[in-house]
Amino acid sequence: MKKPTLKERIIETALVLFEKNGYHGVTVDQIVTESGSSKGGFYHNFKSKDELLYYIHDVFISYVLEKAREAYDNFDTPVSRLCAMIQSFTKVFDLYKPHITVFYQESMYLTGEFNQQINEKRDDYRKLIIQVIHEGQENGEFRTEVPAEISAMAIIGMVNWTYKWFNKDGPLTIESIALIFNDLLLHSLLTEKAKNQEAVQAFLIKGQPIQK
Amino acid sequence: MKKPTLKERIIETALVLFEKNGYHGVTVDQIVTESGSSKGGFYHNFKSKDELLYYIHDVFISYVLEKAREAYDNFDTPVSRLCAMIQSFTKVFDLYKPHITVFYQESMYLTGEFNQQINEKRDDYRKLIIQVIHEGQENGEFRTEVPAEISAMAIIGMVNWTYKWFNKDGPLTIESIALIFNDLLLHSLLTEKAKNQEAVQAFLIKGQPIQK
DNA sequence: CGTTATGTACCGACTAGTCGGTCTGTTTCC
DNA sequence: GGAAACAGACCGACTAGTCGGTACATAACG
Repeated sequence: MKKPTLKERIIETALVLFEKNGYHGVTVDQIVTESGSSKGGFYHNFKSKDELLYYIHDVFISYVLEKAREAYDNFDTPVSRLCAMIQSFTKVFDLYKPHITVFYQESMYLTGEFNQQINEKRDDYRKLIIQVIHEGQENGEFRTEVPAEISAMAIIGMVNWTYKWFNKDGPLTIESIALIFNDLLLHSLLTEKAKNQEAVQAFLIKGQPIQK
Repeated sequence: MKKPTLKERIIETALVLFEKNGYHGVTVDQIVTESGSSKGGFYHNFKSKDELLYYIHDVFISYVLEKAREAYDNFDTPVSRLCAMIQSFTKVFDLYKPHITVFYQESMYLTGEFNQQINEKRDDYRKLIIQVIHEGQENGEFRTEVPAEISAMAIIGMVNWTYKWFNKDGPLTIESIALIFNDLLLHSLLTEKAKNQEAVQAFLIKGQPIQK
C-alpha cells in the first residue's frame, strides 16, 4: 500500500466530514486541519471547494456506471443482466457509502459545468436499466402492465434509499440485502411463466428467512 | 379564502426557494425580499432560519403520519392497510412536493431539539409500516422469506425516491403511480396463495399497460 | 367621546462573525 | 537551480441575527 498523496488524503477527510455534517456544514479550514494540510495544499490540488465536491461525485458515479456496463456485457439475458446490475450497485455501499451519501444529499450544490457532467452519467445509468427492462418485456419475461420507466425508478429508489439506513454493523450484510432486492424485484417484474424458469429460480429466495 | 398571514407567506416563499436552491443556497434576505417582508418580520415569526426549516419538516411529516394512522384505522387487513398507506403517501407528492424535497435534502441541517422531534415522527412512521408487514406475515398473506424490516425500507425507498423524478406535467398522474407501486409491492411481498384472493386481485394491474 | 396607555406586528440599517479564496513565502524533489 | 508542492497569514464578500424604531389596533381612563 503506497502512501496516499495529499489529494487523496484531502478527499478521504472531506468525505467523512461531508457525510457527517453535509457539504455546507464543513469548512475548507476544517478539511485542511483534519487532513493535516493547509489552505495552500488544498488550493494547489483543487480549483475550488466545488471541484472537490465534483471529484467525489465523479469517482462514485463513474465506478457504478462502469460496473453496470460490465454487468450488461458479461451476461446475456435480461434477468441475469438486471440481477448483476442490482448486485453490483448494492455492493457498492460497502465501498462507497460516504460518496453515495454525499452524492444524493449534495448534488444540488454542484454548479454549471460540474453539474452537467454528473447528470450525463446519471442519465446513462438510468437509461441502461430502462433498456434492460425493455429487452425483458420484448422477450416476454418481464410483465408489460407496468411501464419500464416506472419500474426502473422504483428499482433505483429502492436500492438508492439503502444509503439512508444501511449499517455495516447491522444484522445483514450488504450481500444479503442485494439478494433480497433481487428477489423482490423479480417477483414484481417478471411474468408467472418466467418465474418458473430454472435459470430464474436461482435468483429467488426459498424457505427460511435469509440470514447473515 | 382568507388572506395569508406573513408567516404563511414566508413559509410558502421559502419552500419554493429551498426546493430550487437548497437550504444553504437561499439567504434570509432573499426569502424576505421575495415574500415582500423584512428581516424584522421574519425574526418576529421565527426564532431562526433553523426554526423555519423545522416548521417545513414538521408540516409534512405530521401530515403523512396522520394519514398513515388513518389508513391503519380505516381498514382491517394487512393488505388493504398497506395499500392505503402507500396510496395516501404517494398522493402527498401532489400536495407537498417542495416539503418532501426539503425534507429529504436538508434534514441533516436540523439541529438538536428540532432534529430529535422530527426523527421521532419519522421512526413512528417506519414502525407502523413494519408492523403492518409483520401482521401480514403472521396471518400468512405475506411471505416470510424476506425480513419485514427490509421490505419496509424497500417500500419506503421506492416511494420516497419519487420526489427525485416525479413531474406533475409528466405522462402519469400521481394516482397512476400509486397504483403501480401497490401492484409491484403486492407481487413481491405476498404469498402465491394470498395473491389469488379476490380482495387482493383488486389491487393488481391486469392486461394493458396503465395509462394516465 | 376623545385621549392616553399598552401590546403586537413589522420594518430596515447595522454588526459581528464566518468562510471561500488569494498571495507571498518556504520547503521538497528532481 | 528551478519547478512543483505545500504552508499559513490575510482579505473581502457575504450572511444570520440584532436592535431601535414605526404603525396600528385595542383597551383603559376621565
